Amino acid sequence: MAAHMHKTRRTPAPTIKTLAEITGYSIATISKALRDSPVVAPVTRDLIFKAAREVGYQANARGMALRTGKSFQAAVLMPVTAARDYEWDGVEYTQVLSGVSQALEGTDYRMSVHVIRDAADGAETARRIVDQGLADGLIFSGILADDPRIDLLVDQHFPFVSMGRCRKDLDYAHVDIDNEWAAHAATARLLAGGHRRIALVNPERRLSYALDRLDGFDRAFREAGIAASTDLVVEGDLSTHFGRQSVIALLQVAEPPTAFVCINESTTLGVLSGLGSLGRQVGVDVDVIAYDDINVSAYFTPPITTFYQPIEVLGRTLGQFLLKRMEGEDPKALRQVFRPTLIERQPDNLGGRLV
Amino acid sequence: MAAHMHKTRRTPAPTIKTLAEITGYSIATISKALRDSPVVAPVTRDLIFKAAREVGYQANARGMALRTGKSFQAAVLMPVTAARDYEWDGVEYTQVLSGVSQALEGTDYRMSVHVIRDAADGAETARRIVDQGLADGLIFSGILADDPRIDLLVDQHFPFVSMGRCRKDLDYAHVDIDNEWAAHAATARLLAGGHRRIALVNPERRLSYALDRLDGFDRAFREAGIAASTDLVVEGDLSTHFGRQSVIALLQVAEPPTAFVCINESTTLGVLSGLGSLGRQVGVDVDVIAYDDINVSAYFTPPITTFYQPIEVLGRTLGQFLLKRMEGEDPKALRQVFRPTLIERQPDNLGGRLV
DNA sequence: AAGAAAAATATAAACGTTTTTATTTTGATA
DNA sequence: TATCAAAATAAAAACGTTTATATTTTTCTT
Repeated sequence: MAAHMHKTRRTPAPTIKTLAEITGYSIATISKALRDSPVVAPVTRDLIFKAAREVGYQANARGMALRTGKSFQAAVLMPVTAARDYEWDGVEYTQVLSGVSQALEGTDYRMSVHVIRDAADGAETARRIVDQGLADGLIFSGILADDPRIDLLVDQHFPFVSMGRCRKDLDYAHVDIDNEWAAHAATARLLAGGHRRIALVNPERRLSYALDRLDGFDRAFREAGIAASTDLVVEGDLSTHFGRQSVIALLQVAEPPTAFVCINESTTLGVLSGLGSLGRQVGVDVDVIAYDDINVSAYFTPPITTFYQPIEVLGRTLGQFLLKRMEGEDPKALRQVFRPTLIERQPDNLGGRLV
Repeated sequence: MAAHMHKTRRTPAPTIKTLAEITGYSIATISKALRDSPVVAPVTRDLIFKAAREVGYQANARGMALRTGKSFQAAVLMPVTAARDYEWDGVEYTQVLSGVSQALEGTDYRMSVHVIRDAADGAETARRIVDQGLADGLIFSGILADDPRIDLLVDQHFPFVSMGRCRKDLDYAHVDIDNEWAAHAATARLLAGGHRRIALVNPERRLSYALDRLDGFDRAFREAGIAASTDLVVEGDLSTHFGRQSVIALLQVAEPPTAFVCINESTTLGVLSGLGSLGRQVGVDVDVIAYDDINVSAYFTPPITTFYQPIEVLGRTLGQFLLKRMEGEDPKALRQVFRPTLIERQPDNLGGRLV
């Protein structure tokens, strides 16, 4: 590193004013030129761009923000369940953030993350973001069957995209997983494998997708003409601890389940742990089908059948949709429901003993 | 909800000017009063605060930002390894974000997250954050033995806190885990259990803490007067896939390891998966000691001995340190190295057969 | 009670943009 | 070549703060 290469370049960053001095045009013309306004002559536009490039001009986000009232922030509400003892939970959110961030790349928007502890906290945070103009758009998940955030944002015409759908008939941009379909497919597969007593490890019922999954579960039984084992549906947070406790409780009932349909990786790990400590072998004594969005099920011992949907893809779509929403696009056009792909790692008929 | 309760309150948010009109003071006095300047009389200060409370005044972040040149953003660099197929990796980062966010709560700072794909990307992003003033402070991890980000930020006097220490003797705020100690303790425990051929599943060597762990590993052997099994040290990314492949490769060498020291949960899961598919039983054929920061090891089958340090605590400390750094506190005072706690879930002597 | 010092408040400028309005320049028409 | 419309550019105001400087009011001294 040569001596002349002074590290602390204390030259203040060039502004629109700098460009005005260099080129001789007024700051108004500079501004318009940089924003590609048609009123400025092509020749001068090029001149100004050249100068901007030469001095390395970068629009000052704060100046723009103040003048336009925009924040150039895309906010994401990240749920962190206040589970006891720092439970492994919500880990898939890094993938969501990664996806959103990818979509935002190359735009003027930055991603700000707001950690929320529960639904009420989420609603309050959403309100603050809107009221204080902390962001120009919002992404959130953990959608309730009746979600106050959606009501608020639709009402205020604030751009947002939700990961999940509420049960109200409103127009809003969203991305979701076809949980009804997935739960149906998992249950139907187990029924076809000969299982009759099937447990559903489900999220709390106020969450919209808990209902979706219940619907799919019920439909599979109905279509098979078999009474649904609704007494084997358990509901709770999505922690590993919950998965483990559920198994231990469920295997104590009079007619215990021979199969489990699980909701996510962390709960599945708990279920497997519970089975292991009770001495039950997956694929021999009991079958487990999981839903997975971070590709971890392949590493469970033994590997289990999974519905897999990389959540980063959802994250990317969320980001793309939000950008469009912030540009005023009609939310009706911004909806996508993904169907996870089935990865069969077990026969799910107790090693052939059931069928 | 009554009809008079108009939802879209289109009253523009109150500004300092609004308060000036209400109270009759000038905007300068308002500003100073709100900032608790001593030059304004206590009586008027109270008057102004009362008015502010009444109209629900909230300082406009954009105005402040422009005037002060601050962004009120605390940036966090979140690594997302571009691992094949959306591998389960870096999941603990939600906990870090949660911790940082907790520390920031109640302050004027928001947390912005910048996803980085690799070390070079991280350095470039750091540079951009400094040059464009995208944030007032920076938090990052994945520290290299010689990390250009630390060099840059120290040089530019930009406030930051690193999660991890580089190998240069510089003054900077940091939080770290005592990896040398943990690796030493794990290795010593296995040696005491009778193991002689011990594998170390380690991160890439350019990462600072990979060296720390190697140091601890070597020291344990040296103190025991035994030749270190350095041929059993493998290095790679921290993915589950890597853990699995490592085991499969290591068990094929002439004198295979009887024990494994693992670096994180995701790699550990891969190691267990590899052992399982080779028919080796943990606690019987082989012992595994892991490091864990999201409390998941308890759910592995069988549960394994772990060094546990909830990473959310580190996150919180990172945030607290950054706040102090941004207020100009001396970085020398802002250092903390955590020692994880040992959770013994196995005897780690092959079920007693070794000792 | 006058004067000076101290305290309290006000005025004005500035941060870097965008946008409305005004002015100048160019080109076309007669 | 004078007139006018259109095109190009400039001037000025505004966004909501903070802060340097100026002014007014109060308090203290004598």
